[in-house]
Amino acid sequence: MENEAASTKGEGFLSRMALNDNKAGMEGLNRDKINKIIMETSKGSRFYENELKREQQVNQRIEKMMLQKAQITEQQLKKAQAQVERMATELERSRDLSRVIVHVDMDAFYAAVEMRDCPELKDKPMAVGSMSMLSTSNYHARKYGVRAAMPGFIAKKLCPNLVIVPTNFDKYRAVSDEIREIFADYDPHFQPVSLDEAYLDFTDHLEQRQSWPESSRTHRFRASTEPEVKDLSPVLFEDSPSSSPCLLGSDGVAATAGGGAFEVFGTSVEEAVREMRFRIEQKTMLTASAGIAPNMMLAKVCSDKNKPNGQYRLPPTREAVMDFVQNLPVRKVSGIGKVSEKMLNALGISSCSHLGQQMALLSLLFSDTSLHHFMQVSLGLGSSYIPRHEERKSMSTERTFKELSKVEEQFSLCRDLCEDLAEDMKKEDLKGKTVTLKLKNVNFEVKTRALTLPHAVATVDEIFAVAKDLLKVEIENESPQPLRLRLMGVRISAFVSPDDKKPLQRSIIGFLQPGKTDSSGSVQGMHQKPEKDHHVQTWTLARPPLTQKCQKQEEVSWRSKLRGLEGGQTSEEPQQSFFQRAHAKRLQLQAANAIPQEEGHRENDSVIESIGSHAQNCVESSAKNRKSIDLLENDFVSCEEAQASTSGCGGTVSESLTCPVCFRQVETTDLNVFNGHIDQCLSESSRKPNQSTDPNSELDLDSENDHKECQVAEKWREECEVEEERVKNSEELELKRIDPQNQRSLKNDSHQKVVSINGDDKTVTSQQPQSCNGRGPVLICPVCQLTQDTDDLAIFNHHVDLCLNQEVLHELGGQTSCPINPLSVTNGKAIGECVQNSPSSPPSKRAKGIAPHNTIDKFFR
DNA sequence: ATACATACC
DNA sequence: TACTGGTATGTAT
Repeated sequence: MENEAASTKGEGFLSRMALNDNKAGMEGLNRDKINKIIMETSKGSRFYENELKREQQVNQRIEKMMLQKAQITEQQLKKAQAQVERMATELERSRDLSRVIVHVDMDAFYAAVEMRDCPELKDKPMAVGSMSMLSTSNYHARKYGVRAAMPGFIAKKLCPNLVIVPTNFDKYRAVSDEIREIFADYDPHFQPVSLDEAYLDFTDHLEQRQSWPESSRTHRFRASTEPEVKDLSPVLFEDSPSSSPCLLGSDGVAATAGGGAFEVFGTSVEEAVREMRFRIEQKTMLTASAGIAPNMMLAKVCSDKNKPNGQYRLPPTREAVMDFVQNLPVRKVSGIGKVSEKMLNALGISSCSHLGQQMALLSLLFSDTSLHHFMQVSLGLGSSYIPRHEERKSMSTERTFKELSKVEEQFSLCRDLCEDLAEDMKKEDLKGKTVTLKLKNVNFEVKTRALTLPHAVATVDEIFAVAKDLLKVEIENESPQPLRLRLMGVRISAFVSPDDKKPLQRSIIGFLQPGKTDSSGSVQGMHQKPEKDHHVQTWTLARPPLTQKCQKQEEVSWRSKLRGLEGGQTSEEPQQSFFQRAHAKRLQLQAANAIPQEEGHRENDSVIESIGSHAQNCVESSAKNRKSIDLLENDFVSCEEAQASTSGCGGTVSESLTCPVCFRQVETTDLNVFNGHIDQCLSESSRKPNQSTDPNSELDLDSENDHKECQVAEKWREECEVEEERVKNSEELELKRIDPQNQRSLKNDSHQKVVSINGDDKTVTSQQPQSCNGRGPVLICPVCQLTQDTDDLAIFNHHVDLCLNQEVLHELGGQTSCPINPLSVTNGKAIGECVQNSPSSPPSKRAKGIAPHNTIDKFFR
């Protein structure tokens, strides 16, 4: 549609500026009229000019894509079609309709809060924000085209009577806390998206709810105020239904008793969700909408469907899901925004059914990641398990202001930002290695400049030392012109965890006592039943480590393999684990002990490099931090594999494999067959995946989910790979995979890699990690590989920590323990130069913190 | 690793 | 007069 408009109105029309009527409450507006006003108000502004530029960039991207499309041959398309179909089949197998996922979203949240607290506003079009920017508008205002992310002054043009209320975040946060308390009753692990929005997994609640007495499902109407509050309640959506039970659900009952009205809610999903919304409304006088579906992606779309103050349930059947998805506009899907929509539109794709029909084409035009997403969407797939809240990856602060061109003021501002940032970081006890400066000039052109330090920083001075240099370079690059800034921001990322939180123990237990259930991300932990005699693990196929990274790697690799473009050698790093490499390195170093330092240093460098590259895949490399523990887990998996591959055969391939789920022997050496068996087992055992895990664990649900995804991706990739290579290599393939000598050939098969550490089978075999003698586990250090004469995990962990440091990091030479800090050198120099460049501010000899604000020398002490 | 773009609320 | 701020992630180099 927007394309249509673009072509009818010519160059001047910006699809990026036009009204986004995606939002609830904005159906059937007079878009043309609204867009005309928006354009008239915007035209000629710097903002507009910049949008024009960006739109042209997008258009170019589209042109490029169309060119690419034009060169696609029938052949290619056909082949792609086949591949895409196979992928779809595999994804289809991952479909999980067993969970009940709910997405809750408060209606016009900020606006609703303000209306609640100021009844005058109730019948007026209003929005929260400022003349510069609105956060939210009420439904009344939406009829005029006034919506979130619109500047207030434009909104005023659209609706001159619009009342704009400034934001009051503290208030919203308080309300948010209230609703989150309610969320927690239905899913203690709910995932907040923002102050007003969250995903909940209702599955467990519903199971319990079935046996709840009515009294537990009875909720009172707001006690205090008049009995009819429900009608006075907050948000005035003239024509919207009330959540209050005018129409009762099948098993809902309304009643009035002495103390006031109350309502009994039934045991169905819909009743449970209605109850939750009811409680929210009674508690906050604000309404919420909800979507109920078998996965997050669908739940999110569903919550929008009957907004405001409504809910929608998508039944958990494949048929219902597919029907639902067919007519779904792609833009409704979270993750497909303005630009993606436009690109898809250019290919004639506007609904998800088109998406499904055009997958072959898309597979030739988009990245693996996008493709995977599109494919999932078109099949109505998404996460059935709500991932645990991930650790923060960055923290930033930025500010917009009136043009700022004076150097001193720019530095001053930069320092202020650093102060704010450092303060925020302190609250969370964070330290990060990468500092990024963001600048936006008065023409709305954005620039970011980053520098990664060898060590993590946290204090104002440390951050500012970097930010100031980055800023200085930009100022110099522009000189003699000044930087004319309208925004500056500072971000810090690449966090290292402040040592010693020790999530170590559970992981170690999980791996050293494979007989015990563990809630860590390991497959063993996930799916093992607590039997006792399964420790003879002839399990050759390791399942993937259960992280999102895993999924990503899989996705990246599958297609290049499919296309056979790279002879099985992708650009990925070899999938040796940190431990494998560290261990190999250690042996090398031992062997080369006599070699003079130079050589040693070179070695060390390469270790650092490889650790670094591994960190890219596995997030962090610091031997002491939490992430390295994950590596450690992976490595234990590796060890077990190695053990499996060698113990059963002594050089020969075993004829059967032991299923890690049911622990039965599977009479095959065909990995596909074996995988098929495991999948079967998994799907049976995952009916109640959570049962055997630590209730406090954070590592369960999402792991399961990731695992599934990995599993699918792995199988898919593997299948194709096997298919393509089989022709050439026939039988050899399977043999290769479990032949330690050919470990290299497994480079990209991280999850099938048969690991013999450094080819030394004995080392590995000797590492029988469990002793099911009822006396607790024998603990073997994964680094030095020596049995530890203790069953105290704290002591053991301490030993491992020491080993890690000594054996791995220390061996790397001074580098890690005493890093050179190029920045401090640079700083010294930079300071001198800058002072020279600023004759107005002589070198300061003041002590830290005494320099007055707004003088440039303050920054160069 | 860096820069820039897209997306979400 | 006036077009945000915070975080994550994808894409390209």
